[in-house]
Amino acid sequence: MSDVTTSLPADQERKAPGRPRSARADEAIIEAVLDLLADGTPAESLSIEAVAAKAGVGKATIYRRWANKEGLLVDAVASLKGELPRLAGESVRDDLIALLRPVGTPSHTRAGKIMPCLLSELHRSPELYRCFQKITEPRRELMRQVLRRGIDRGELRADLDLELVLVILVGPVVAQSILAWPPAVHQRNLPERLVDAVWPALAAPAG
Amino acid sequence: MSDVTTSLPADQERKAPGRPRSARADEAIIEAVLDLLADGTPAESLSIEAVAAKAGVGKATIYRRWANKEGLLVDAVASLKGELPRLAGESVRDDLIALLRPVGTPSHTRAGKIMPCLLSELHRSPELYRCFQKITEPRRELMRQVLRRGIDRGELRADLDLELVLVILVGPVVAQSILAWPPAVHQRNLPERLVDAVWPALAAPAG
Amino acid sequence: MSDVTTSLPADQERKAPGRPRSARADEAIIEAVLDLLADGTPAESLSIEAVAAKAGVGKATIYRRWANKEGLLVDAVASLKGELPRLAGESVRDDLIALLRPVGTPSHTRAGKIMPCLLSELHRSPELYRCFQKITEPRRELMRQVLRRGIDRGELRADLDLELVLVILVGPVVAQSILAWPPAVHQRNLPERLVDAVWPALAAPAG
Amino acid sequence: MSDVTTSLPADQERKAPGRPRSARADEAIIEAVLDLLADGTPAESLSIEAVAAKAGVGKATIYRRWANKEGLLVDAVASLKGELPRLAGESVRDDLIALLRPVGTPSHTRAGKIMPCLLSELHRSPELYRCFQKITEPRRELMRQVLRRGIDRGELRADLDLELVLVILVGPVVAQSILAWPPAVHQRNLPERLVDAVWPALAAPAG
DNA sequence: CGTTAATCGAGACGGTACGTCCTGTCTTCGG
DNA sequence: CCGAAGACAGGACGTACCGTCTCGATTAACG
Repeated sequence: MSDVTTSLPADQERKAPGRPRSARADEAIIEAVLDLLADGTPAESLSIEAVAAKAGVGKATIYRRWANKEGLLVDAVASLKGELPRLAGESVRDDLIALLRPVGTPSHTRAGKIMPCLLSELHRSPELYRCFQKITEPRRELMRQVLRRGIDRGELRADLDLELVLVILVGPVVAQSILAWPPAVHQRNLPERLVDAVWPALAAPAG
Repeated sequence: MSDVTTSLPADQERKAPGRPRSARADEAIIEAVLDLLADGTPAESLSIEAVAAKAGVGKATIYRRWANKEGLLVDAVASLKGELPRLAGESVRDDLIALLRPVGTPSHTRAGKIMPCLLSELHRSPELYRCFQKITEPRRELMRQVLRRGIDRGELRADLDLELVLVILVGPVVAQSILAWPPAVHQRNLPERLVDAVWPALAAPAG
Repeated sequence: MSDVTTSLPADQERKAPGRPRSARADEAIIEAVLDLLADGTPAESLSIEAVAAKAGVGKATIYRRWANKEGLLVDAVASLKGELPRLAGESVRDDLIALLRPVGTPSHTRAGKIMPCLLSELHRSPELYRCFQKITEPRRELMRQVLRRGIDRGELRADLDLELVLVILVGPVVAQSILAWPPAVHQRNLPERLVDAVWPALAAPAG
Repeated sequence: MSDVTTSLPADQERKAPGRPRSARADEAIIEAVLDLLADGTPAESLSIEAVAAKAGVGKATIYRRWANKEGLLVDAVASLKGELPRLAGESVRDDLIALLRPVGTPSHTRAGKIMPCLLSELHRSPELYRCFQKITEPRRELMRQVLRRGIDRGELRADLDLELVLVILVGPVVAQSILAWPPAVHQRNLPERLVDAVWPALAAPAG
């Protein structure tokens, strides 16, 4: 949470005096941010004034909740939930490819359009970075499980450094989505080719 | 070229009438941009007014040359020349590590400080992207040569897809510089660990 | 009023939503304009930026109230109140001279310094002209009263066209303040000589 | 003359070396100024750049001849010659009215359109003021001759202060052209009414 | 007859002010 | 006390002129 106002005390539900904050406003603001991002507004030039106008909300209502644009972005992004792909669970190779694919191929969902343009903002904001990590963690965890399963089955080397493998697999796909132009057009089948190419480094020695 | 005024016809050197544009101003502007970037100004919030002030130049002198901030950035970046590392040439492994290291560890040179914060802008601008590719091409070419040498010597597999290998090696390092926080602190020895980890996928089968 | 925003309906005092405009800002702006004018800034080259700086106000705060420099000038001038001279009331001739004198001899009051340099702007702006007329009307009205008193007493012709007489008396003094150089230096005693010279045209026939 | 370059030595006609200044440029510049003024450009906001463009001349060619806008205006105005009205010479009253009329009623000639809007600039510039006086002097002199003739014929008082009479007659007409809005619409027959009204102050005592 | 030197047009130069827009804060009202 | 509405001081935007300068090309008179 990057709310400006400190949270309520844990033990007792103290009711704040005066008019309670409108949940409708919260939603409307977050929705407005996501819509603007999805419409192509470059995250950095997202203007609070535009958000307020689109949400039908006063600017102060935004500043009362978030101290800066970063915080607003964080909470907006946090509300995105990327669904995880269903894994067949039969082949380690296929599961890895399935997990890598959506990272490299921007879907037509709103989340799919927003995430890539956030990559650019990560290095500016530890908050946003942590938030991004949190959102993508389930996908990474899933990948770890797939790898551990491969090790258990004897398909993969037992001495793999899982975190390093994640970097090796995810890194090229992420980098490609930044370094390629137009974004993510080259190498649509990159995940497949990537997994196959590094496979000898992952696979347990035959015999 | 991102000049506003269209170029001269190729066959004949027609001299434009009026006072020619000042080369000193060109330099001063580019230098000002680079200095501001190196001083930590986040590339997107680089203000033309600040550039003009730092360069000791009228705003119009900038707008006369570049139609927008992107063009100015492109030409500023284009003037950066990253020196290539000297390669020992003895070990393919060591050469690859040497080539990867400066990408991941921002040097104290101005170019070293500027390049990473440009990664964020690449996906917004095809021009800037092309410019970035052009600048980094020599380093990629060097890496290709190292790989080819390894193949010739029999150290590396003969059927390697060089471009794919570049993606596999460079991708994780670039991604790390974007996804890690604080930037490039984790994994200082990433290049070394990376090359060693994927080595089995590159090396020619023994015997 | 030369406000940009249209006025409220007459019958009902509808309160505008949002923060009301600051009266302090109004004052500060007007004061700044008058100070700058009195300091010798030639009314035409009065820069909004300078006004804003002197008033300690954002430029937008000025543009929110006035659409152009003319309107601002009008309202600034409108805030000037020229005090009327005390008339002895004994002699028509002396009273007329007293009323004409301050027009021709710029006093050291702020209003006295500002008014003459506005004459030049009048022919450009109907608004400013009307405003000027309104400010000077009390003095003209006083002059009419003096003339009527003279007629009633039998000192002046009964068939005088009062408005024409005003033009005859005020015109030369005003014209002199424009056409003479340095301004208003020639003919310091012009009002006296003027009244005496045209007196035969005003006075009732003897006997 | 308000030329920037100092004049030639008195005794000998030394010819300056180099290319002589183009008379065509002189004319074109003055013409451009007059055209712009006649087209309604408010004398103060007359931009040198516009003059240069309209005259088909480089800006430096203007600045080489005149140090400032005032000088340029002066020379432009100096090139205007107001033709004097033909006087019937029979009646002093009619001649005075004829001499006053064109001052108050802007003609459709270029000079007629330009002169009134210069009145506003006079108090800013001694040069321009002197130039204006010089141009209008012939008309004033003519008026003096008419008055002297009236005196000689016994129609007018012998003790008239001619200069004061000029002020009394011309002042109201000039003032009206500045203070009235729209300019010079009120009081089209002001000259006639004016002369008739002050006539008792001018006329020689009957008998 | 070629040199010399000030002119010409054009237009770039460092600046200043323009009028607009957005920022983050504040101040009013009605709910 | 929160809601919207919107004014506040500040500051960057991109444009238009300012008055100066620097080009290559003219255009005389001088040597």
